[in-house]
Amino acid sequence: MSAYIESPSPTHNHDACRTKAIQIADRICAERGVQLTTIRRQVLELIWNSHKATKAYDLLDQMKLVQHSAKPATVYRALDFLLDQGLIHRVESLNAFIGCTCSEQKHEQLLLICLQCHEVEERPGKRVMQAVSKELSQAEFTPHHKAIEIQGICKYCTQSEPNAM
Amino acid sequence: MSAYIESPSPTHNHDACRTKAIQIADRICAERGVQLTTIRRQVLELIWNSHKATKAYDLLDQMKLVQHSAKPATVYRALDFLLDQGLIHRVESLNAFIGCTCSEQKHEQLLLICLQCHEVEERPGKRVMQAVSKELSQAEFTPHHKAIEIQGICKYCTQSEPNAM
DNA sequence: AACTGATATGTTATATTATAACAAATTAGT
DNA sequence: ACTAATTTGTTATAATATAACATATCAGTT
Ligand SMILES: [Zn+2]
Ligand SMILES: [Zn+2]
Ligand SMILES: [Zn+2]
Ligand SMILES: [Zn+2]
Repeated sequence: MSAYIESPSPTHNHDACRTKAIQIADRICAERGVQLTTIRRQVLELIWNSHKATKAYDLLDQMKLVQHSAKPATVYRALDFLLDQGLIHRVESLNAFIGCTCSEQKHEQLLLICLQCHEVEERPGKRVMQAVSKELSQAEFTPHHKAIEIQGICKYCTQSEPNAM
Repeated sequence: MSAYIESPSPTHNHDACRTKAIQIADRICAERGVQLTTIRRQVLELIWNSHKATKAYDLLDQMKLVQHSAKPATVYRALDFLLDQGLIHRVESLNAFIGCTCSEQKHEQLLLICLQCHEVEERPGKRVMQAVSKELSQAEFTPHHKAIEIQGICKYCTQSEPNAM
């Protein structure tokens, strides 16, 4: 376990990554006495197919393949559940969703969104959050929810890009 | 001129506020040799009717009152122009738009969005931005665009709320 | 096992947000 | 006046999201 979360490298073992995420979700839901139903689980698995943010209607298209009756509400209700349980995050600037690895505790995060490979890295960004808290108390503002999203080019794309284009 | 931007108080002279914003926009566009056409100006004025974030289709409804031919594209094109010129900001978490007072220079900002009165305060948040920059260089991430949006309760609503609800 | 209330899903319809594509009009510079 | 570039008009449609109500399933109790 490193000091801070690594961005998912292009060569990491993502099968293990996804499997672990689902296992954690199973455990969390059991502990909380909430139901990770088949539909909710399927949506979570689809989201975890990559570290790219997934759009609701892309999820719907994929759901339809295994669940002919799937409708927008099917997906959006599953997403609401997963959001409530902190198992996924909504990427506001993309209208899309990513899986969360640190669902155990309530937390805040920075999202680094790569414009090249479209992967999204979630980072706790403790220092940033401290600075935000300071700013908010100066402003006498009581926070309920924070969305901190940075779009740009990730380290792997920076390394491999010079020749591209 | 205070050290940091004041959140727009419920009692501030907003007519002056809006007038000044439009004047600045006029000047900026003139300097840059871009056209603040009637439509674009109208959209900007409508956005500046308050410090609440305004939705594109609310703008459209209002535009239709004075410009019968207004269509979605009418509004979205004006919004694109105003965004390009930095005269407005998009609030990602609301799919809505607010006027910007510091359009002269390219800048980054925190948006404090009040869930009670729906006003949006823009703050430079220098310390926050410094912390973000540090975090990004740690992550070896090259930023192109930053969206930092905090939803919560503003100071005026905190003061007046205790009796409400 | 049947009953019951709560939770989850099915289904239809519609609301909201945003863009594409092409034609016509206007503007700025010559 | 001519021309190229920019802006606007117009139609159509794509993409994102929610409302409302019926039905089904689940968990706990009798
Ligand atoms: Zn992975
Ligand atoms: Zn997370
Ligand atoms: Zn004002
Ligand atoms: Zn601004």
